[in-house]
Amino acid sequence: MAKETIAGLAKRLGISKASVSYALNGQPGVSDLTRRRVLDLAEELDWYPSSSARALSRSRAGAVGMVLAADPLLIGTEPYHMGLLTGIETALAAGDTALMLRMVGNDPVQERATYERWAGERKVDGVLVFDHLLDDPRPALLDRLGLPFVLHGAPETGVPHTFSRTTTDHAVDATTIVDHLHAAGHRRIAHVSGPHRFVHEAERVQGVRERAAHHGMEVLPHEANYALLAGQDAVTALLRAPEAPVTAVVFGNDLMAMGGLLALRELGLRCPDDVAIISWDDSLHCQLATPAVTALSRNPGMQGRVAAELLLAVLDTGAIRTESMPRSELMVRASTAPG
Amino acid sequence: MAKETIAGLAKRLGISKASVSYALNGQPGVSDLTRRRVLDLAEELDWYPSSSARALSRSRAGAVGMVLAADPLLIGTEPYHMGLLTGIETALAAGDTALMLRMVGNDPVQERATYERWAGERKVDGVLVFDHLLDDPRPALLDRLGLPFVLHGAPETGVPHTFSRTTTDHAVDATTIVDHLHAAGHRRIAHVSGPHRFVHEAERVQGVRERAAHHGMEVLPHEANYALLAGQDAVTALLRAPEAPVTAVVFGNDLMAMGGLLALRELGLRCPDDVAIISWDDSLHCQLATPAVTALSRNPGMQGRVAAELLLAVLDTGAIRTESMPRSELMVRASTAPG
DNA sequence: CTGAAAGCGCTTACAG
DNA sequence: CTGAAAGCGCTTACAG
Repeated sequence: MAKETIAGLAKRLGISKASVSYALNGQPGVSDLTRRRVLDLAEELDWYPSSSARALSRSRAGAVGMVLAADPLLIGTEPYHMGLLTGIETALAAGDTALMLRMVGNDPVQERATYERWAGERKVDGVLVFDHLLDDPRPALLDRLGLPFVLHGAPETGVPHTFSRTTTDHAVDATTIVDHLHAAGHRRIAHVSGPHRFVHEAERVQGVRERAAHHGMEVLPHEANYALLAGQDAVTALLRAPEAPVTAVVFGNDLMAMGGLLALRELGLRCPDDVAIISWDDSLHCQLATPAVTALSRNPGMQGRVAAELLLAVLDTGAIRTESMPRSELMVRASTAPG
Repeated sequence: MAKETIAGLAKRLGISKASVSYALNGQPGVSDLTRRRVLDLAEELDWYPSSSARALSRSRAGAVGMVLAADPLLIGTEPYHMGLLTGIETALAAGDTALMLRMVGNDPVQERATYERWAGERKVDGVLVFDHLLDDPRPALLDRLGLPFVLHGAPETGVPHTFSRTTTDHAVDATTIVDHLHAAGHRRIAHVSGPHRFVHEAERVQGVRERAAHHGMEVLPHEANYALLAGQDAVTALLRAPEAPVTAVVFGNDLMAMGGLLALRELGLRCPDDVAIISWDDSLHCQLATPAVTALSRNPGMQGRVAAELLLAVLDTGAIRTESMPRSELMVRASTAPG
């Protein structure tokens, strides 16, 4: 069977292509009866308009893009990304928009090349961008390319918003975490963060420092890279240090927290009796660990949904908007239970 | 700046659109000099041909689709899917093909509706299909739709191959697992599998049964649904049973194995001393558990790559091909260490 | 409310 | 090797 086209439908019904098009797209310009006949026939033939023809004549791709630029090793093990992706896809499906996915290891150059190409080819109508960087070149690039975007997880601080974004108040999260540790009696803690080039990590570091200062607590910062091994090494280094050891460690993600737990075990230290630990990301790993690890649940699925819905709205209206993420929730578990 | 088009490039260079097109696509019909000038100008202008115009005139979308039809709860926690996705995307990127991703909960009807729509809209040139089912309606549907596909993870048994697929020899995997347990002295084991409507689960169940029979071992089969809780319930039910308890349990995935471990702990049974456990899927969960869980590593990244490359080849040649998956590897850990 | 026609931006026979 | 033209399958002013 040859592929049916809009011309074929028009001929079968004895009307013009224009009428078929109007009927299909809910446009005025056709009688209700005609519209019904068109829709019924399309249904009966299992026919859908060609997406490329439609994209070409409308100058809209009907798809948005997303570049996952993360270490392939991390991406498989960190459940955060899959949750985010699920939320995004759910929102896009509801908005009848396709998701184009590209994975490019941890390579900023390839990420930018992908945007240039997508923009040039008019392959997507907009993109979702992750992990705001210090001096992030991407907003300017995307503006120059004329490619609409939403930056997910930008800080809440008062930079003028020249682009659309979702924000998280990391100071609030830091307060939640530090207050919890303070209440449990900790006065000297370590903070094993992700790379400071991520704006959200810089904000977290500052948030932890300030809130700790507020309580008169001391903080040892330690920059790491989100890998299990990095968390392990950090704890080994921190607790070997000559100064008085810390009694609690905050980890920037669940993998590093797992690494930290392993390191404590190797060092012969008990958790939480000797050292308490807490993760800035919740996951099944935290729940299954022994002891189960207290974690800040950020609900990646919801975050993805909000970001995708914002992008759809931006594409629809052309407006620049900011959307705040829902508040995180601290899941208190054994790893910080009062000894 | 108005979007540049092929007509614009032609005018700038004083040649015809056809020459520009030939030059861009590496077709014969232009002098080397002309080709160089075209490519240089495109590079200089950061120009790429419109994907929708190209798709329309070539009648090829330049994209393949993938419907992830799994429980959203599982998908976030099971690392298998993300690994698969990474492998697929890597291969597609190398083949200059875009990936269209759709997630549809555990809903076969929505999955099929997505294929019908993609085929009708000519949105993708082919699809990757997962989890072969008993009496799977999808191959016939896709054939009827004229949508090329690769079925990933079909059984190796000698059904005539009327479509392209990647196969895994589950009998070999079953042998690996059962032999390992037999060597450790187990004579009565349980097999907590995923749903038997999945062909690969049916094959695994049969494989385990046959290999166990070969060794004169006894197997208690137990069908479950891949969830943590299912593994937990299965172990609780199995070890409460009046008959002589089993000394080892084989789980269909890592989550159920984790659930099983929790159940053992609740029952006051030691692993591996009282009951050994083994997972049919490896992951960080298995590595981090206490005790670490012996698991069959299936290398999802490699599987994804092979499947995607096969699909690209199928699209290219139109041939029907079968590709075998590389052999799985047993990661022996403490959960089956001889007591 | 309906029809004939131009246009979206490419590719590809076909003549020269 | 190059150019003029038709065609891919839609959408959308514009006349009637």
